[in-house]
Amino acid sequence: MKGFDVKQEVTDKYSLRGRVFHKLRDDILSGKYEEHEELKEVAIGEEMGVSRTPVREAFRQLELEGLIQIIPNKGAYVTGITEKDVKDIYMIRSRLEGLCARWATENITKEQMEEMEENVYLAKFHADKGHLEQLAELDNRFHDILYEACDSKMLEHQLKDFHQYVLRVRKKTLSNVNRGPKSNEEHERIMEAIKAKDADLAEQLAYSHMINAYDNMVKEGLQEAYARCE
Amino acid sequence: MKGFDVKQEVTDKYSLRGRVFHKLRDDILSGKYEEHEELKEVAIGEEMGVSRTPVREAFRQLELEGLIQIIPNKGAYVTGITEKDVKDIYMIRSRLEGLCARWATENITKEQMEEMEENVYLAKFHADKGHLEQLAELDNRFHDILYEACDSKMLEHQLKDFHQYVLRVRKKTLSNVNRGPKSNEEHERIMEAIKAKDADLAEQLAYSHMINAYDNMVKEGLQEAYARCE
DNA sequence: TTCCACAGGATTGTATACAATAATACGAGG
DNA sequence: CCTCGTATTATTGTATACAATCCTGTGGAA
Repeated sequence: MKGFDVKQEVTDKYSLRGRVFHKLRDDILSGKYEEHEELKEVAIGEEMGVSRTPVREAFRQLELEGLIQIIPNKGAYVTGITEKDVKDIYMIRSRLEGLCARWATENITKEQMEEMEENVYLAKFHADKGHLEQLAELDNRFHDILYEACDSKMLEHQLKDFHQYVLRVRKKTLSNVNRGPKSNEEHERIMEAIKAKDADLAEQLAYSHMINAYDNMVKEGLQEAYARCE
Repeated sequence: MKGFDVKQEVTDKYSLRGRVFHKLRDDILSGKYEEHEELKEVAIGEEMGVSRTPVREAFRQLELEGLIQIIPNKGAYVTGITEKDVKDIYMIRSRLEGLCARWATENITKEQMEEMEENVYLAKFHADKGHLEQLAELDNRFHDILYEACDSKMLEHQLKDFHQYVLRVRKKTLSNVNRGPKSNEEHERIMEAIKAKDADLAEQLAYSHMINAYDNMVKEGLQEAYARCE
C-alpha cells in the first residue's frame, strides 16, 4: 500500500519538498493542471524557486497520493480519472464507509459524538440558509469524524485517500441545492444509529449514504462535473 | 492514497532506483530488517554501490508501498504491523474480496476462468501430496486471478496492496498443513459460484474465505507467526 | 512522396558537494 | 551527583554538474 500509515500528516510544510508537495497537490486538486498533463521538473522548480531535487521527491509523494503517475525516463503525468474509476471508488467506499460506521458504533468517544451532533446541528442551520460552501465543509468534516471514530488507522487512511481522490470530482457536485440537505438528513440518521449502538443499522445507513451520493452525482451529470472541476 | 494506479508494474528493474527499490522490498518482506529498524541512506547506498540519490527515491517508493515510514529530518523506518492492524486489514479485505468476487462474476473472461479452474485442479493435486510451497504459490495466484477478473484497476490495486502488506505475516501461516486444503476447497466453491453467475453467493463465499483465513491465522498463533516472519 | 538515419535539443537519471537539522557526548555550573 | 548548555558528529535536505535516455525534426535515399 501503497502507503497505509499516517504520512502527509507528518509531511512537514516547511521543508522545500513539503512546500512543493502541498502546492502541487492543491493545484492538481483545484484543477489548475489538466488531466494527463505532463509536469516537468525544471519548470516547476523554477516556478517555485527551488532545484529539481525537492521537486523530484515531491513527485514521488504525489505518486504515493495517487495524484500523478511517473513513467521512468519519460515524465510525470496528472492522473486521469475515468467515469468507471469514480464509480468503482464509490462502490468500494460504500462498503468501507459501512464498515467504518460499524466500528465507529463500537469505538466512538464522547467527544467525537458531541462533535458529530454539533456538526449535524450546524449543517441543518446552513442548509436552511442555503450556505452551500459551509455545508460542503461540514459534510467533509462529518466523514472525517467518522473515520477517526472507527479507531482504525488502516481504515481511516484508506477512506481519507479515497475521499481526497474523488474530491476533484465531488467539488461541484455537492454544491447542488437539493443534495446538501438530504445528505445531512442521512448523516443525522447514521448518527442516531451510532448513538443507539445499532451497528448493523449504522453500517447499512452509511452504505446507502454513499450509494445515494453516487446516484445523485450521476444524475447531476458526472461528465460536466469533472470536466470543469475548478 | 496513497497510490491507486499501476506503478510498481512500471517501475523498471534496470534503473538504479528500481534495483534498490526491489532489493529493499525483498529484504523487508523476507524479514532481513527488523520492524522499526532504521534504514540509512549512505549505508544502503554503499552496500549496493550507488549514491544516495537513487536510494532516497527508492525510499519514497517503499513508503508508497507502505513498507517503510519516512520521518522528515530523522530517517526511514521499517513499518511495524500490530496485531490490530492485521485484524483490520483482514476485515477490510473480507469486504473488498467479496466485492471483487461479485465483479469477477460479471466480468471474468473465458481465459481467466480456465486459469482459475487449472489453479484449483493443480492445488488439489499438491494438497494431496502435501506440497506446501506450491500450495502457497497457487493460493496467491488464485487471488491475483480474481483481482484481475474483477476488471477494476482501482479495486485490483487496493487488494494487491493489502495482500502484499500482510504477506510478511501470512508467509508462515499458510504453511499450516490443515489450512491449505481447506483454503483450496473454499476457492473451488468461489469458482463454482462465479461459474454459475451467482454474484451474491460468490461475494458471500469470498467474504467468508477471508474471515476463515484470519480465524485460522489467529488460532495458529498470530504473534509467533509475525515475530519470526523470515 | 515516403521512409529511415542521424543529429540536436530537451528531459530525466545519477553522483557529488554543500547546507541544515538532529543526535550525542562532554564539560561547566549548581 | 545531577542538570543544562554547548560543541561535535552523524544524518538528512538541497543544489548543481554531468550522464543517459527519449523526442523531434531535418535531410538524404529509394
